[in-house]
Amino acid sequence: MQLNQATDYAFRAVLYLTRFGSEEVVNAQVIAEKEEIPMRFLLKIMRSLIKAGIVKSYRGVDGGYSLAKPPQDITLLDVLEAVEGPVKINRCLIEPEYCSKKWANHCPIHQVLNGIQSNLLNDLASCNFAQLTENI
Amino acid sequence: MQLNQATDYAFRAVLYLTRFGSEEVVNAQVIAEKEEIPMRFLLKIMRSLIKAGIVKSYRGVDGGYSLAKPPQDITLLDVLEAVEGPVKINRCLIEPEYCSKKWANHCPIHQVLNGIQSNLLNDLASCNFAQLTENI
DNA sequence: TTTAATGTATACTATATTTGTCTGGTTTTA
DNA sequence: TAAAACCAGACAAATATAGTATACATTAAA
Repeated sequence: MQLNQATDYAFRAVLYLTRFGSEEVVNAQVIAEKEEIPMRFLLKIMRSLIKAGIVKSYRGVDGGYSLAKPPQDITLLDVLEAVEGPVKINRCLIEPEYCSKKWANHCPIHQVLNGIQSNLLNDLASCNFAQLTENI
Repeated sequence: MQLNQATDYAFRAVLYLTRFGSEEVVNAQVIAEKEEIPMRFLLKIMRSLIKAGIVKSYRGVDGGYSLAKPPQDITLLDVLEAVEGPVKINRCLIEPEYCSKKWANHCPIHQVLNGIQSNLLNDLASCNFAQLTENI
């Protein structure tokens, strides 16, 4: 029931990029040093964020990264799902075959967890990176 | 960001016991078969639930388990924490030294995650096993 | 009082996941 | 063309998960 380290790094990397304009490019080494993220691991994480359309990358000399859209359009949920894939606090919520009882939607636990997960997703989706930078 | 299998099994085991009176003892094999939980694994999980005061055990012939308190006093959170330990959606929320930036409470991400976690704990704590059995 | 049916305790193991690293590219600018 | 960046995928170590095994303790009933 825990976010993984990669997600935590991703939050910080995106938050860092938020400080710069969408046109300003920051290279991986700077992000890695400032946010204390292992460089190679950061590169890998960034690729997930690119695939999700959260950041853009620029290759070659003076290359680096910048946000692919305004920070108010990037939520914690966006970043989380980019790194970890879809949230499912219980496997059965997405893969009913994993409930060995095959109760699927009739299972009362399933139903409650479903509601709890909805709230969680809602909370994560209602926090964007423009808000986050307001009170740094 | 996922409950583990043991927790899922624990939910089902407690839900199963809820069907029986507090004085009625159900043995592990019955629970394991009915809820399709690997027997030995169930025994291990039950010990966590015992330590947390959620179930009682009876040894010897005709031994087994029963709830240690009324189902309305057992929440999803109780069971979850009995099995997995305290919830921390991000390590930094409990162990600040894990934030390599040492921002601790000044970190805006930390603050937001803290709020999200509070909501989650609240949701988990507001669902008890008496409610869960109402609509089986 | 012995025996069988239980749970207890702890160590062990296999697998999956996490958290990276490594090697060898490709792209871009000067 | 050379250097500075990122890309892609394989690899690897550490940790966590999901169970299993062995030996033991307790209890009820014959």
